[in-house]
Amino acid sequence: MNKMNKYFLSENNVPFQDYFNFGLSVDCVVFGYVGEEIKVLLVQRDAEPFLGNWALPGDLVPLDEDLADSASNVLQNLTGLENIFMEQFYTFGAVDRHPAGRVATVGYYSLVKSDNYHPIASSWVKETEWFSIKDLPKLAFDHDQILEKAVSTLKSRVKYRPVGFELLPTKFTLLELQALYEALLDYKFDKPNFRKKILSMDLLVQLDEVQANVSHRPAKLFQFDEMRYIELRKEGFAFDITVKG
Amino acid sequence: MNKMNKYFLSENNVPFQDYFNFGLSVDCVVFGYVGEEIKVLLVQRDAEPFLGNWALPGDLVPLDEDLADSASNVLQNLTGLENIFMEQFYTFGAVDRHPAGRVATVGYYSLVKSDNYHPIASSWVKETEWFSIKDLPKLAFDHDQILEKAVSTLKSRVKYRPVGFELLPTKFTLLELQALYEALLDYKFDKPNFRKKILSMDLLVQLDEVQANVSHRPAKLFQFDEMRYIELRKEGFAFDITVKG
DNA sequence: ATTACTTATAGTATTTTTTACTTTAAGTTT
DNA sequence: AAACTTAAAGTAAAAAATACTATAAGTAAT
Repeated sequence: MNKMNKYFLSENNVPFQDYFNFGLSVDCVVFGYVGEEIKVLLVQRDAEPFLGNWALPGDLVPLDEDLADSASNVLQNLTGLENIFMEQFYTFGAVDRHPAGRVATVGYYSLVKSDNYHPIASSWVKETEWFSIKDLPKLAFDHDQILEKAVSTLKSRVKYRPVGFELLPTKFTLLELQALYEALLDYKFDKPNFRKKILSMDLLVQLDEVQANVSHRPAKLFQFDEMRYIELRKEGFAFDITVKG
Repeated sequence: MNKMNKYFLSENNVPFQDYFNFGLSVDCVVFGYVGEEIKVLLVQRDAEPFLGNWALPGDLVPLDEDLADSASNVLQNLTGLENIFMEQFYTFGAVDRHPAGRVATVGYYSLVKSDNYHPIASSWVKETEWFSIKDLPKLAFDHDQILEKAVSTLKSRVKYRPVGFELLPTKFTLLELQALYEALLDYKFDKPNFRKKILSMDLLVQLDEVQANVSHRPAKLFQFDEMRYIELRKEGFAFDITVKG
């Protein structure tokens, strides 16, 4: 690190190097949707500090790794999945948030389809488990706070971006979509009107397939059309499923 | 920092201390509104690197200072203002973004009322100046990218939160408010309809005062009612001035 | 097979909101 | 007092959201 000191000096008589003792970490909030409930993937720590406690999957960022790369690397190490929707939501930097030193952590969240997701416990993780966001254990570090922020971010973003589809299987029925949005927004929709609203957006492709193994009239299956969404956005379309207070 | 090493070891044979050589900085994007244009406050650097270049006001975070405190401290040092709306928007962590070492930076933005704002150049700043966001110089570091993200964040948040009022003087006319939103959203509103929409939200208090020194019928002055907004939010009210594509 | 039952899906009518536009009011300047 | 400028209120048409009804298409039991 001999490129330090070449440039500027601190104004407070603090030696320049003293500013370079931060640790930087990423914490990933992985959301899933199972059994009509929004779930989050937690890991049980097999290392100090907070040994045995549940925590968000996260780790320190190596000095030579980009932040965004680090987030997907951590997630991949823990889940084996690549190329999934992943977004930064907030950075936490309280002085005493980490017992091993001054560590600022950058929060990322991702939405995964439960039909092709299988978590794998990595080296310092004892176990992984999906928890309903309505029934969470006490978490290590300030992860309660981080998770809470992730949930509120998700709940507000989901109104203005079609991210909800990321949580469903590739093929889904309109009622499944409705149930997901009802879980996300904590609001009951009218079935025919929800159908109309979604279909009028012209974001779904109707498949030549229907539900299987149901003891009633099977519903048609749909698929989200990402390309169509990108096209519509260029034309000024704004996804919106805001609900009245 | 002898509380390090007490706990866990890296999994990649990287010594634990090597994770603790990050610098952390904050960069502030201060928005103002002058002459019907959205402006941003930039500072001219009087230190290496990028000596003489325009940059966002920002600085390294001391190891014993909370992140959020640091943001307002930097802003206060540069502007003399306290207690203004300030919000984190994104963290930038590319490996080579800073020539003096590995520095991740957390972006904050604030909206200031031009009628009571007077920037003061601090120690390592040669000059400060308001630039229209439509006519910006090339900035130091990756500050172009940070500023661009701040602008897009502002433009999207302004639709769903009544933050626009922060940019206006305490007392303003409805046409001034309209002009501000037109600048922010790049959209022309119909005057009577904009009035109706805003007034129907019940967020403004009409004062017993009118415009002074205008050569036409003076408009009534209004004031944003923060308390009323907090109350309405509890009842489920959602601020929204989305415009059609 | 026929009937009962369940859920999907289409349709309709009412209400509310948005939009586009017109009119009137209230001040200043000549 | 007349002309001018902008504020502010009003109105009618169009569009969207909402609440509700009816029909269709399947499964399961009789």
